[in-house]
Amino acid sequence: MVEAVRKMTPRTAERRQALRVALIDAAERAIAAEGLVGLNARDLAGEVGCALGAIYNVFPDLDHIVYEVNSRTLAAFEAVLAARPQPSSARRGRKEAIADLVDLAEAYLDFAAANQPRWRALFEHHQSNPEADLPKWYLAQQRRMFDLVEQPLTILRPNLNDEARMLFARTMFSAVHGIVILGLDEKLMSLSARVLSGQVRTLVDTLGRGLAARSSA
Amino acid sequence: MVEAVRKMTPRTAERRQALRVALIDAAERAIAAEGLVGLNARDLAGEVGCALGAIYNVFPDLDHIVYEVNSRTLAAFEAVLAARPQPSSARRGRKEAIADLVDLAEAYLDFAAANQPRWRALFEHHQSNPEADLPKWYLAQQRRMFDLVEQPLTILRPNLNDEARMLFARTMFSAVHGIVILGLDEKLMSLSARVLSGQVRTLVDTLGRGLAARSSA
DNA sequence: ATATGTGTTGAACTCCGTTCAAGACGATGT
DNA sequence: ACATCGTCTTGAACGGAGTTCAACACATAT
Repeated sequence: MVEAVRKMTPRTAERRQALRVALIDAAERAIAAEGLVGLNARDLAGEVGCALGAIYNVFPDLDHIVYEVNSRTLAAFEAVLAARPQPSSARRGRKEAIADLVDLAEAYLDFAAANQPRWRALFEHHQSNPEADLPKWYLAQQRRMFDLVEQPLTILRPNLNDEARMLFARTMFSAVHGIVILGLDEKLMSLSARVLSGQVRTLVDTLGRGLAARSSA
Repeated sequence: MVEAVRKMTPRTAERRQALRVALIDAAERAIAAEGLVGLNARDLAGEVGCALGAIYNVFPDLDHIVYEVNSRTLAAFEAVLAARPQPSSARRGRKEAIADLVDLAEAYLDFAAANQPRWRALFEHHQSNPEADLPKWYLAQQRRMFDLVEQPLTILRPNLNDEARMLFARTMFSAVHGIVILGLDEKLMSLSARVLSGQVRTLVDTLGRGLAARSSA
């Protein structure tokens, strides 16, 4: 597959596209149910009723199906974020900016908790060929998420230049991510959703206050 | 294996113990070189010069070898932390407490960066049987690491009760972990060690200031 | 020396992702 | 309608993984 545009009758192109979607659908269900380990070429083929080899007519390997599922997960998260009541464009103070950041972080936790296997797949998936780099649309989706964090930061630290602000946005994102991923792992701690939520709130709120203290110093 | 204490001549017990150690050694080398994917039963047996099945005389499965390697990694990190110049028990202010936390976080980053595959194995390893819970000595090692974070926190927020302080220590740990693990992944960002170090410093310093702001409010 | 039961062995089993020779199929010319 | 030909699809087969277990080797006690 990924062959240079060859003569392919519209009929077959249609079938292949339908197979692509069916495979991604089935993979999404498998991952949602059992995580990455629940994804398996033979079961996938059985689920969509195609031949084992047919998968490889449409995707170069299973990794690329995981990318597609992960993309859907990110898109679903973006949709949730977009559906939130947006902070009005009116003048807003630091207090509101901190509240925005806390809300953002809680939305992150909530989504991760509500979609655990899908969410973990985002970070557990390591491509088998480390040379190949990530699809561009994948990176673009990630970037859009950071943008949402940067907006409240502009209010908290208006004098920060773009690069520093972006870096701090990533820092905050990573920090929240750390709490969420370790919390869901129950690897370093087994905590209820309520306690996790408290952790995230405390972290972001404390960071917000620290930022304010910095900028006024 | 794990059979109830049976008649086993001292000679054989000795051989088995030597095999155990040799296997852990070889597994550690494999993981250090190529990460978890570099661990492989047949290569392991070849490396230590034992039969393939001999591994399963001494460990129930490969997962348990990974646990042993991970334990060594944690022990090595503990040793690094213990070797640092200890904060004197003399009266110390908030400034010093924040500096302690920053140092701790940087030690975390440094060790993770210097031992990437070993470190990632700590968090990538998901036991194949999700029912079985983690070995107790494993959890004890993790707990000792949190204790180190709690000490400076006692200075920053003396009025916090034990539970709240422990929780915040875990929160800080997780936040730093998030930056380190995503940074090493180069999944959400590909950053140099210098930038990563800056991120960790900023995070912990900002958290420290935020804590101070809270306690005085 | 022989017998006895424990310890060790590696071929074999199952399951995995991936490939590719063989066959099925669809478009086209007559 | 039929034959032709190039493309697409198929699933048995391949190589490599973790794990098992019947067969064998061995140490010990008699």
